[in-house]
Amino acid sequence: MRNSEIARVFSEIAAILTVRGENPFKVRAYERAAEAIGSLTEEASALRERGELAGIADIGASSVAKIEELLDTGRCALHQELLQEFPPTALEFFRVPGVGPKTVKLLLDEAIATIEELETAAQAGRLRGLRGMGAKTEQEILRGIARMREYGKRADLGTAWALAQAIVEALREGAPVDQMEAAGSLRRMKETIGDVDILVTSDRPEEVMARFLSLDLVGEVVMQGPTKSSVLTRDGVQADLRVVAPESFGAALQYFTGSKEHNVRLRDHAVRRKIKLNEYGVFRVEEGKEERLGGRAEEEMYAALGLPLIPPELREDQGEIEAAREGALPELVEQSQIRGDLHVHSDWSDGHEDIAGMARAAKARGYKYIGLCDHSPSQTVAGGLSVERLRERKAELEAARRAVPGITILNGTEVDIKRGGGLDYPDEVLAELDFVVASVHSGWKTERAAMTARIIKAMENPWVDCLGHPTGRLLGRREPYDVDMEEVLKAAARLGVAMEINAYPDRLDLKDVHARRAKELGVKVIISTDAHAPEHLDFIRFGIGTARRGWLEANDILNTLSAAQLRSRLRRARSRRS
DNA sequence: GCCGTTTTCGGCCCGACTGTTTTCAGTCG
Repeated sequence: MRNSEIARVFSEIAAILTVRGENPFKVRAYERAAEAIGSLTEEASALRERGELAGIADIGASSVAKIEELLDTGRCALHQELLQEFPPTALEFFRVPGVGPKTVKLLLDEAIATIEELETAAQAGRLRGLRGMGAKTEQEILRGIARMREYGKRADLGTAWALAQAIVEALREGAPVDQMEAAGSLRRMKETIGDVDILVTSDRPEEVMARFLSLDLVGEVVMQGPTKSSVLTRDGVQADLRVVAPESFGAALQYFTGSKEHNVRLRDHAVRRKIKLNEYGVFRVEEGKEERLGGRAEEEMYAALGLPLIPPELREDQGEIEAAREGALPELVEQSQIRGDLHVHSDWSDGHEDIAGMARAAKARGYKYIGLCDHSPSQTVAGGLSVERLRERKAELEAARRAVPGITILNGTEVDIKRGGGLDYPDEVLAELDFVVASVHSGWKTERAAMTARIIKAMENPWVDCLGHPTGRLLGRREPYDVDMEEVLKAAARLGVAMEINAYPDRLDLKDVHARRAKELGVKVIISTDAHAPEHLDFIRFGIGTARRGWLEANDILNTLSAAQLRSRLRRARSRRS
């Protein structure tokens, strides 16, 4: 049984226990266990074999027993027992905004067990007689169901980023704002974003609120108050605006950046030191009296606990607070350290710009090199280059080198990994190239062992420098293919093949936890945009975000090297494999 | 159910907004 399935069982246990009215801390323990399992970088079965399950934070003896039960039998007795008394269809209720455990209990007592039954009951006005429910709540539930169906999916990072930029720019121009910053999962650069959270300070908050609610991009006002308003934008993403006092801006930024898990852990840490943190500031609590220690800047929140500022991308309760305490936080890679983009397409395959145009765009961004990686012949729909066309491209590439001085253009390819693990160009052709990314673009449904073997076989080829978008996922559209990433990463370490973090916002693949595991295993990473047009080069920020979420530093990433260092590094790795 | 820089027992983050109330419960982040 896979980690995601185990995590789902724990989440469902937690959900049903809340409805039952169990001890909320016990419920929270199950939720935390689910989160811990879901964010493991290795399969639970492997950890179990090494006897390491018990060492995981938030997994106690009871959870270890349940995980082992699930691994052995595929079922968990408690989970099965709870499902006996709780219709599985009712788990969907939790996805309706505004419906929480108390409401779910109420509905089940009325023998309402599916979303459809809930909708029918609300439409018929049969909910308003229930305790605590009126006509407005009924309408709220109907709107929640509609919203869940229409906007149920989270926005990708690229969409959310653009939306936040638009809001920030509009408020900067048309409202009396002082400080302003996007917080939430966007600031943490999570791969998908539930809602965009903007914080501002202003001496005229009501004007800022009014301006926000009247923005063109607002589709529907969800709620409005003097300090907080929520809207649904026309593209279906929720955006929240909060106005806070200047002396609390840092506290609010810390609070609303999250994650919830990070903040819970941080507060726990604070309570032990008689310190209180909230969105207004940080306080020392002595004998019932509170002394304000700060809150204007985010650094003050951490400093009051004796900690350095923890970068937002690390705030996931994955050991960052302990690392901060020990002075062991990584020096995360920054965009300014990236010296080149090693996976860009030109109009020779499915790109929209010629070679010189891509080179100029890269140079304008301060890069020292680009890797021109057009597709190989199998990608007929993407204009994959035959061997002859690939060699013809070389002439235009040479011309571009002369036309755009000051940037090294690497003659590369994104070569297909074929079904059996062979490559789409013969070795002697690959040997002519400066840089080779190998990617899977076919046979998504290949079963796990075969897919793993296929990819590792391709990596054993002496000319392959990097594995492109290693799991092939397209966020919201295509699941990652079934591959044993742990085995792939171990092979990469053995063979000296780099792993790509594809910065395209619907890929972000390697994802954060796999990037972190790569680092642990000594595997080098290359952050690339897979640009098909000059403006796509700016996607690099999302790849950087993912790398930072994976705790990566500049020396974990090959495209922080100079062109000369990169070439010698690639040469050494190639000779190791041949 | 989990955990330990006061602990193996006794805690576990907390404030804003909404709706249904007439002082508060539920939900959310």
